[in-house]
Amino acid sequence: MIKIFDNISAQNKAKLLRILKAQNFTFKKDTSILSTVKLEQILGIITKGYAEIIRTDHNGNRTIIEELEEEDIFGTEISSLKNKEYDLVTLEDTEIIVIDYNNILNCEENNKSFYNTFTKNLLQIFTTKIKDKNERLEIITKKTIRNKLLEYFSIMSKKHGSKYVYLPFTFTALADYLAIDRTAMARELKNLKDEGFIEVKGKRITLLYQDY
Amino acid sequence: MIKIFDNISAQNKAKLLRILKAQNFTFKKDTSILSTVKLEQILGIITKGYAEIIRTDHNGNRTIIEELEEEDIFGTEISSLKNKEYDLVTLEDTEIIVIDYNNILNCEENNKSFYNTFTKNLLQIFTTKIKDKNERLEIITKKTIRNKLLEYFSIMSKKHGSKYVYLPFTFTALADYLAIDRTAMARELKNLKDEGFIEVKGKRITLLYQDY
DNA sequence: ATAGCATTGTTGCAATTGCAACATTTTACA
DNA sequence: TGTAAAATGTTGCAATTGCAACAATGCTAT
Repeated sequence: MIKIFDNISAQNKAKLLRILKAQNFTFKKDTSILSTVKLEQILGIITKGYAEIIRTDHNGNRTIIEELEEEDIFGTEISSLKNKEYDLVTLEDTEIIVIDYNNILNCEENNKSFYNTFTKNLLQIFTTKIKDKNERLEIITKKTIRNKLLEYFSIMSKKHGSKYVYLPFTFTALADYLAIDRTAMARELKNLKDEGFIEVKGKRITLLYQDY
Repeated sequence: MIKIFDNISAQNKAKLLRILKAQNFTFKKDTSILSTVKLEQILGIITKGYAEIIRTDHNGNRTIIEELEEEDIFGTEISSLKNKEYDLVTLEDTEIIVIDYNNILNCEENNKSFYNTFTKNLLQIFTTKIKDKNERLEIITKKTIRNKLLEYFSIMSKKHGSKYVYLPFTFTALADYLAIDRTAMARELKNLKDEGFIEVKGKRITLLYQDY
């Protein structure tokens, strides 16, 4: 997976950040970033540490929306952050860079090759984001829990060309991803097992029908 | 809304397309484009005419996924097209440009300002796509039809700062967008009306609660 | 090693939803 | 303008789902 500063030297990275008038922030562990950084069309980059975009609904249930590691990006234009339900919190001491989005789009330094590399990296990251969201929409728009699960398994198994699907997260998180109730999902998984469609062993699901 | 060739002169546009080794295709009205253009990481641009991305499910139900006008873009990396259920069909005589996606990312003509403008336009279009998809996910992940409708109305009314929401498409299309059954939606809209939350007159919905 | 917390599994039940079937209204266009 | 197609409205019913409540298991940090 491409990262935002790939193929840019440390020296050019420094120049780039100067040109884009990037601002640095440091946050202690377990701090809400949004309370300090006032959002208005910005792009953020995690330079050190670890953070998460968290959603807390009106019942107090917390869900992880996105995990952000070093060189991962976030922003008003590409993440769900505007809504009050969302927050960006650090899980370790974390350093971030904040860039006004318009400085990226209106930057006149077209002749600088590192700037060009930067926008192309951004383009590729955005492309991946769009693909991921299309994929999730594809799954989530199925009408029944059974069909959501089967579509998810199908996509995952095709991706790896295997009848084995390894869950990249917990079953609880899978229910969140599919936007369905966890216990209702567990029930449907049991049905699929009983009917011989799948086999589940820990986080490994085996597809017993041909679809990969 | 920004278009892909904005701020690029006709002359530079021609140069750009030569550099990117763009290919031209012409299609008669009501033609499937995917049968001619073999997909493998391409970006497509509609230069003349009108086309739609259509999904036909196994029951034969057809849904409009995206409408594509002049200067609109589509592609393997940004549209749902890989799946067999999807097709791209022309509704008029239509001309398109097809560019290998890698030619955009690996293009060495960094010094050409029109190339730079092109990638920035692309960046902005992608940004909008990501925002739209985040927005739809935000709505669609609500658990009940009522909450999906209210979230949709809330977002729309905040966008325009008004208690009036004008549906930009039919109610049938709204049900598709929300990924719910049309008649179940009609039932819930009636409930919302009866309970005094909204007023519906044609495609204009009036929010009778404070939320904008 | 273990206390405490997160994850997983299960089930009953009420509420929500999809679907079928149909009537009515609106729209598009020949 | 007339007509076919599309959109909208309605309702019964069965199936699906969310939710609450709980037990059991797994994981992690001190």
